[in-house]
Amino acid sequence: MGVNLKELAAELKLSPSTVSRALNDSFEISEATKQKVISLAKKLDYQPNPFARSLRENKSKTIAVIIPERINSYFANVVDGIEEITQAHGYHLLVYCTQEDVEREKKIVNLLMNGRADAIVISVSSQLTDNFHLNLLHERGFPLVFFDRICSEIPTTKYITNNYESSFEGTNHLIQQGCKKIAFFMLSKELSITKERYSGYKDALDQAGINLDSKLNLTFSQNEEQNIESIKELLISDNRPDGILSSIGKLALATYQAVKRTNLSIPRDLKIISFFADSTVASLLNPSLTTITTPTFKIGEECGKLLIQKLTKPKQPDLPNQTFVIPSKITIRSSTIEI
Amino acid sequence: MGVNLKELAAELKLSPSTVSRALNDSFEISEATKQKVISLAKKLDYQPNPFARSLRENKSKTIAVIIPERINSYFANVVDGIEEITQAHGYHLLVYCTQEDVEREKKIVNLLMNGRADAIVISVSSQLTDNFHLNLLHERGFPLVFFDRICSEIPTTKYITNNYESSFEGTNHLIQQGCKKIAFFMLSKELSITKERYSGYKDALDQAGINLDSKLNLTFSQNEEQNIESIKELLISDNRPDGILSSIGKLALATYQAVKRTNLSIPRDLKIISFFADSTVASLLNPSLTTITTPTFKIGEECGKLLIQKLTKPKQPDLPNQTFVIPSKITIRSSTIEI
DNA sequence: TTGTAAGCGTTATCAA
DNA sequence: TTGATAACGCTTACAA
Repeated sequence: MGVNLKELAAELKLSPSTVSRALNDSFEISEATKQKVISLAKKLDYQPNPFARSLRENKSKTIAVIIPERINSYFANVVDGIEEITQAHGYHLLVYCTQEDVEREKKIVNLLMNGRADAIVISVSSQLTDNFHLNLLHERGFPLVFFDRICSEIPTTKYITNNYESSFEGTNHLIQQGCKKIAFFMLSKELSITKERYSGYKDALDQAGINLDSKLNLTFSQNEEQNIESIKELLISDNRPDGILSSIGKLALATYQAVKRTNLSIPRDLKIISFFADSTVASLLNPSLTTITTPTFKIGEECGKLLIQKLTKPKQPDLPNQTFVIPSKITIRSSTIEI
Repeated sequence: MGVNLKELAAELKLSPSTVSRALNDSFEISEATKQKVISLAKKLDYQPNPFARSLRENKSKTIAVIIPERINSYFANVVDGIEEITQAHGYHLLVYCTQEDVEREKKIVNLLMNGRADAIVISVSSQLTDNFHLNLLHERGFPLVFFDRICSEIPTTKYITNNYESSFEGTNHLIQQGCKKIAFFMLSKELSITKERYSGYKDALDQAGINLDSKLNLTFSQNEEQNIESIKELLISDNRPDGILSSIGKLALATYQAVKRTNLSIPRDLKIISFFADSTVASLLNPSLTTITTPTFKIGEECGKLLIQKLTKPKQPDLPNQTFVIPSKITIRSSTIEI
């Protein structure tokens, strides 16, 4: 495409190594030649070949991000946060979406074993059961950072929100609003976030002396319509809950759609609180939705900063086995408040 | 990280070139050695170095996607569609988000001049005024595909929806519902989609004999709160519209928020139709929003297919200067229907 | 301060 | 059918 180092050097009647050093601002090169080199490079619009450089230096200046869903403000926001930091440092982002499919996730991770990226940031698929592929990656010394949906057994850095506490508080809020039969909606029992959020829910019920009814703990699929129907079935059953804690945003939307298919009304017959990323949408729903929102952009930024630190400074230690907790915020809206 | 070709060859007591050919299934290699090579490669988990290969072959197996916003179902869906196709062919996606900032867009495009990606798929920033950077790229023979927000002057392949017709029909729908003062909301006058959608709007008014009031044609910024306030000002002014055609989804949400700050009600005092990607959200808004939705995933798939064709088949011609139109669908909901 | 040469891991040409 | 060698474009010892 453009001009390369050799041609640039020929034009300048200098050796490629001198030109390389000049462009990399080496102290061995005189100011005069540096200027000459830089000005011609600019004039000819010289762009170093990234692959030659990567091959030579054994690093790609690229970070891979693996998320379960793209049409999801939560993940989209985190990626925005990561890019905000990494772009400023000249890093590129390979973004992969698994569509919640473990096989796809494994394939992607395997493809990344070859050094195409210098690090991976991942929030795992809801269908994940074993973490062999990620373990292997980590054991080989590959920089790996988790956020949100983590693998707790893998000793590396993780960014999560205070799932337990948020869920505990959210459940408590429902209890305070008079709910006696509180359902818990989740995507998969295996997810780290599910476990933590479930614990918070359970402990809040315990503390209030409410018996946990396992028939009110529902696991959902990737099929939207099917989810809506399941919820509707629950809502018209004898065992109808009067409160719902949804651990995933889209299950709250599914609930709203299910309610529309019944004679019930929120918050009169049913109160609902949900982990939810998009507060504009939450506030415009009818009724507006009480949410638990995580500072996702911040999480992305933190991931980005950590990785830039690790990848750009020489002789960095392994990423610490540490879990950073960035607290969520509960915003009470009409879906849990009796009018 | 893992083993490389030379080591694999040494282990097999073969030359690197033989091993390379065996792995690439060359017809010159005997079945016997092919099997030996492949089995050891699998056993040692050999992964070819992508940079060595890219350097040698002068292609990256990577496609760059540039979008204005990540937290936007429209763009997220298109990227999903692209990935659906390209991933199956072993291509990787570098995804860049400009946050509607032209300078950022230019920087990104310039970074991609060096061959890091084999092609670019882009929907331009709303603030774009000159397309020098994209023109340069195209003139250098770099494969470039536009979708949605295109640069019509650059002779390459574009994927859009039937903006004019959708907008015309949408406006007509408002007129049929009795609207006499119809506003048009946009992000920037420069965008291709704005121009086309505006034309459709204008012609529909003309046809109905309604005078276009330019005070009802509003351009908005990136500042959410400011947008809401502008809309509110309009709504409480003497020149209040009774219908709105919003050319951008988030301006419809801003309108809903603005309405909440007034005594007005949709659809009684104000009817609204909007280009909008997320039909779940549209149906759950209060009142549910009449939308014009584009098959975005399909657009992504088409982009992907075209590029795979171009990049994987030998001796492909330049991408044709052709605009593919994938029609949108109007879904009438409560925001435009008097109860 | 600058130049020479080797090497990163592949693949392709030519020779055996 | 296989092997030796050069080349892709860059950086970095080592020499000058």
